[in-house]
Amino acid sequence: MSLEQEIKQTKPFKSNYEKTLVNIMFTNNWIHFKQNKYLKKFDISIQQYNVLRILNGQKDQPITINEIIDRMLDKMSNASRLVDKLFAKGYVSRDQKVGNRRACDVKITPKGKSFLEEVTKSINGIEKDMNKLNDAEFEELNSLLDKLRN
Amino acid sequence: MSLEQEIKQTKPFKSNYEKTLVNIMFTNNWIHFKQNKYLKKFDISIQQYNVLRILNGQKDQPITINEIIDRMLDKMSNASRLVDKLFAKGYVSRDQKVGNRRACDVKITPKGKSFLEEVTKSINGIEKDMNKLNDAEFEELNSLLDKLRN
DNA sequence: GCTAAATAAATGTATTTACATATATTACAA
DNA sequence: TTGTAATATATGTAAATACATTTATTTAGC
Repeated sequence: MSLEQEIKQTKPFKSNYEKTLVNIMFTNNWIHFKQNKYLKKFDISIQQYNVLRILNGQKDQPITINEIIDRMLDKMSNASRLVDKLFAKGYVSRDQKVGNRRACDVKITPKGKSFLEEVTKSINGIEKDMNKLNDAEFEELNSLLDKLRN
Repeated sequence: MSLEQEIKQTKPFKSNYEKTLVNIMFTNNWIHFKQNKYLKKFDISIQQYNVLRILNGQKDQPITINEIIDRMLDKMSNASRLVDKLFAKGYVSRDQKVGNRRACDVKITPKGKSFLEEVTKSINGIEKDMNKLNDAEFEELNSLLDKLRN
């Protein structure tokens, strides 16, 4: 189904540029909705899941709150409180950084690691909803998005 | 700058598919941030702006709350309360629908129309941040996104 | 050393989101 | 008709978001 049909738009978009804006927002919501469906049963939000993935990507090296913000997709949300939530669940550790008492070292715990593995296994289910493009097309889509943002 | 650099990701993505997911979310946040910058000075949220655009697209035909939801990019948010906000600002009218007392007719007001014109004029400023693709590339991007969601 | 500026994180808060539930009205079936 | 289901919207709410502000610590200039 075309985007126009999907949002029941009667008149066509003024330009391909304008359609792209709406298309990206709509597709993002489409992904968000699907991801959320999988994450809900693990009682974790998408933001929390993403922070956990960032920490997991650091292997055994701790990173600070500011470094987490740098790596987050959505810079605006509150990394400090997201870490709080993950800490309360036992998925991350948080210690004062040696040499800089303002900063803190955040690290994924073994419990967090195995939790993340489980969640990731489940969330890969959306992959079957997204096998409509082949690898070359995914690559092309990526390079167009990269170019768009420059 | 590549997406990997942008989010300071050290290890490469496992697949182009996985990168696409992150890329769409990141690009959406990038757009959201830019739009928000323009909308803030008009004291209106992106969701409210989008509802106003939907109503404007209906010309002089009123539509119901459910029809607005159908046309919204983000189906989950509360159309009823968004209309409330716009009504309080005098940008829309809301009357009981004749023939169905459950439903209501929502329509953009002249005040809403001229407000929307002003906002749209301003928000088109982001276009200059997004002229990195030519028309054919926007079209290609659109068809890839459409195909992705199928 | 002392003070001002800069930095890192935490906290406050108004608004928005993501639902679940309630209320009102209409449609349908026995 | 008389209850039952369906529909349209409104309301309640816990949590998350989008900031602004505060606190604590470090750095730099004098």
